[in-house]
Amino acid sequence: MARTRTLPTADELRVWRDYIETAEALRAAISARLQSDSALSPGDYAVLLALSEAEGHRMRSSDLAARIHWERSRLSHHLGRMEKRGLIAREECVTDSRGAEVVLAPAGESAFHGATVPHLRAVRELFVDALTPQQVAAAGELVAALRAHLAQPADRGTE
Amino acid sequence: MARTRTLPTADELRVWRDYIETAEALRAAISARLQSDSALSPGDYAVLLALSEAEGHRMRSSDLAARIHWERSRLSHHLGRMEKRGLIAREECVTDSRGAEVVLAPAGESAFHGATVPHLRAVRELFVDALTPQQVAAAGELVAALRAHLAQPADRGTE
DNA sequence: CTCATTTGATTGACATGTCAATTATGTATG
DNA sequence: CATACATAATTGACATGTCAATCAAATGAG
Repeated sequence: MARTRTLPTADELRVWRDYIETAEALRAAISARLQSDSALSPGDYAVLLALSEAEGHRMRSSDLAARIHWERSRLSHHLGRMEKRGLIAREECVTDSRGAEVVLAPAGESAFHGATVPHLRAVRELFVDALTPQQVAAAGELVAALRAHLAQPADRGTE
Repeated sequence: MARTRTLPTADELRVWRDYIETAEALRAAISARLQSDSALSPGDYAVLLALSEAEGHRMRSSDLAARIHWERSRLSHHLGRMEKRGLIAREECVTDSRGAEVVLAPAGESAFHGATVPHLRAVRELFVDALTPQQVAAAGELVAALRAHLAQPADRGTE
């Protein structure tokens, strides 16, 4: 029953496009700042942040992937590039010979420390400063709603 | 003078990360639907949409790039791939021999027509349906504020 | 007209992301 | 133990994105 609901209105569609385009523009702007301030990509930063917060500055590859919401293959490729630059190192895992442990290398640690304050400043300037405190709170609720909806088993066809 | 303002609070930072991650997750979900429904990528869709709305289904390459907010080099590469698939064609420009005109090819038109309803449905299911009408309106204001702030000459250092 | 500069567009090199194998190891079951 | 299956991670092929040349045609100053 419940026939297919209507398609988005023109207004809804405009909000959707603005939403996606703005997020994309913000991502690009933050990424450019990070790059020029510290020669790190957003991906590098995410990996280094997770490792910095990890017990002993090391983490199982799969756990790291889950932590930053990446596919394992994507992480593998990225770690390969980061390893070549000396930012991280990979070690065999003692408890599971299939596994790998990713370890924060000294160069990675110092790059991350140099990047963090400029990065946080960029987030403040480009995101927080653009909004009133009420809007920041509203944004939090908004993304929570979107995320909750996304997490549901996408009901295609049987609604 | 106005000394450097404080860095984002933990709450603000969490909202920022959720915002970016959610936008990214949504983009991926919409992209997956588009791909499986129509074998078009979001990039393909953006190009085809712009051409469909254009006078005579054709557009100068630079105008197209501006319309969809892409760098020209990115567009060049993408058009090359789309041309190989027969979705668009490139013709020389009569008024400016340097220029190129991008033309919607029949295959591109039919692919676009097949994609648009499923795509709009996906936008409704994944975005609009997740929010109350009030939240959609709030989202519109939010991105407008972010966008307006982004458009300002990024005041680095001299604030 | 001529030469330097700007503009429209493409190209090549490379970073990043996705998907479908592949490899090797762990686990469970008869 | 032996076979089947699941799991951890990597790999290769390819699509996409960015950046810095490159190239040719238009423009503009002398």
